[in-house]
Amino acid sequence: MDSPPDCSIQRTLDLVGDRWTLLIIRDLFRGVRRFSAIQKDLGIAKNLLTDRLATLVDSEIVERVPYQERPLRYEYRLTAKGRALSPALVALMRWGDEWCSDGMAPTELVHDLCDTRLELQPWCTTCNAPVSPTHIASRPGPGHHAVLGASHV
Amino acid sequence: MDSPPDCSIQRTLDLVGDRWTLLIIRDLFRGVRRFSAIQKDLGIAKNLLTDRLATLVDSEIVERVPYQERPLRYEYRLTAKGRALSPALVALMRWGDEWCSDGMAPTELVHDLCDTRLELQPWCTTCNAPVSPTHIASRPGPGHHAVLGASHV
DNA sequence: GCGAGTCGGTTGCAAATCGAAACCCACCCT
DNA sequence: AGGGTGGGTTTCGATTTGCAACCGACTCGC
Repeated sequence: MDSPPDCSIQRTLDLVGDRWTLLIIRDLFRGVRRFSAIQKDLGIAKNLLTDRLATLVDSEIVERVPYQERPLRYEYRLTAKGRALSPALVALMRWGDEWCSDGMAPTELVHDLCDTRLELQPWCTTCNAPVSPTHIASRPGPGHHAVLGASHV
Repeated sequence: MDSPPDCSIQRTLDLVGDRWTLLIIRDLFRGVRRFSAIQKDLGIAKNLLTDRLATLVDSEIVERVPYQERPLRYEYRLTAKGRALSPALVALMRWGDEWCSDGMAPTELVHDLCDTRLELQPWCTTCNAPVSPTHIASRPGPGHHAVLGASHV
């Protein structure tokens, strides 16, 4: 009865849109990969962490790989699919820096060559140029089903 | 006793990181601005929508403006702070297009001048050039408190 | 001036989810 | 044998959710 939602944002949030999942993924990006390390870092309850990791493995965002045998122990690593969430995390982080920290960002992402704080820009690979918000349009894609009106802000 | 988290991603998710909030914001971007329209579009329970909109207004992501008097009725509009979430929503949408739709994106964002699908690139305003993931570094910002080890994927 | 409809909610309650703590088990170390 | 560690599972009370019913101000058709 449940069909997949007709909006990619919703599909994405169905996978990673709960209170903990994106924080877990952030930890994996930062190299915190073991069950107990993540659990301690986030303060998440163990049963929830078990559950979230299982669904992440299930949706192939994360894989569970042994880091030692005897005793057999596993750690969790981002797959390509998981690493592809990087721009989303960067965008959320930049927004928090800009709007939730009074100009006092706890950590900044910078361009290592010139030490400038990074912005995140929509980029047109054809024009090879950044695209301003006023030049963003939307159109039905190949998986389009229903028609929804669209409008600007 | 609760101090604000030391990570901008977490601060951001504290404001917009629940199952519904980003979907509400997406609707506002699309021009769906009235209580009943959002409620019907998302299928969210009315009490939750009331609650989410109130906290969004509270955190100044959204403002409540009258669109008619007699009877007095309000609609919800994104503030500058709310509109600044656009890159994050674009990033989440692009990820869903890429990884959750089998190449069948229901809707695509394109550059209106050349009709190319948009990518989201970290951009260096000093070099005026895109920054590849291998050239992203992080450093403590002005609001830095505690030291945490960082590492790569 | 009466009934029906619309909009933007509030209230009440059952069901699902969460959080904290206790427990578990295979293994290692000494 | 005893203690520690890693990665969990179980249990249970508290919180949050989803659904439906209700509400109040107002408009419209008649």
